[in-house]
Amino acid sequence: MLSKKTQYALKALEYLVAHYNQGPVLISEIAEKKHIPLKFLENILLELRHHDILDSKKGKGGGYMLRTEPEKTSLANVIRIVEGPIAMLPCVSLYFYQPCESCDQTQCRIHDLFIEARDAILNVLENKTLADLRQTALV
Amino acid sequence: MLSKKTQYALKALEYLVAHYNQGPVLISEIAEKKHIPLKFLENILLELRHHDILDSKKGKGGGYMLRTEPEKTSLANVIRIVEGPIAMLPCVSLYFYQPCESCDQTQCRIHDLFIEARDAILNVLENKTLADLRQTALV
DNA sequence: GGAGAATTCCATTTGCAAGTGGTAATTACC
DNA sequence: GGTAATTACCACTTGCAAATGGAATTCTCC
Repeated sequence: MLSKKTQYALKALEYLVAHYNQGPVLISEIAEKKHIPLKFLENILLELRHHDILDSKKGKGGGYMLRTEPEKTSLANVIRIVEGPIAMLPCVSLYFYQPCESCDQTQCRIHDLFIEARDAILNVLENKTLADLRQTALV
Repeated sequence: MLSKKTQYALKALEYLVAHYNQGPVLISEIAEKKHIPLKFLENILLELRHHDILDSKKGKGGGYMLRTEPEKTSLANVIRIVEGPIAMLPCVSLYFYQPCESCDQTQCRIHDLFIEARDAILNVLENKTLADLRQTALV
């Protein structure tokens, strides 16, 4: 499972996508609408800003907004920032690789299996962007 | 990422598969060969026994062994026992489903996306068994 | 330039996964 | 039936994710 932190990040981003190009959105508004603990959400949004996913403005009329068009940011990218590895094992992670002490990767079947699983996941998450979080208008 | 507990469980099972039908294997032997903290491994193997994946024998000559043929146990099954949900979000889990407070599932795009991711993962993990952990003999 | 509104930053608490220690129960063997 | 070997069980400690509290900083508007 994704951590709570990542789940909150995705929900917050969904909200910001829905309000894209409508000016800054208050943290408190996102927290209330998406049922996210306010102070925890502060930390998450700040981290996303430091990684150039979000932009913010202080003071009256301030708040958070997407830094670029929703199409530009993949879900895989967001998850790597907030969660860390997407792979299920450290030894098959592309961006957070750590070798196994107890096995020889050239022979390890666990390794092979979880590379397969990783690629199946990435095939979805690398090809979806924040734009895919936008709800279709009701008819 | 899978928890350490699950990673250890998979390694231990790999070892037990390699020694299938060769009598009980000591916890201490698995712990040493696979670099797993001994006492932690005890708990994990016990849990797998309670869920009928493993069998054990106490006293001299005792140890742990697979309860059934490796082909009978899917990796998805093992992970659900030790880790819990395989899905990345509670609201798309098949066995550990929990509804979202903050969204209407019939409209939520996050929901749809992570169902897709879940199915991609399950397509791998449901179709692999402990037998797939067995190393091919070197030539 | 002062007041209020918002993010930012830092420090602390809480809760659960990870890991440890010690003792009880069971079995095999002499 | 006694001893050694092994799993089973229970309670505790540690470390990190999750959540909270409060003060500092920045910005807008009058």
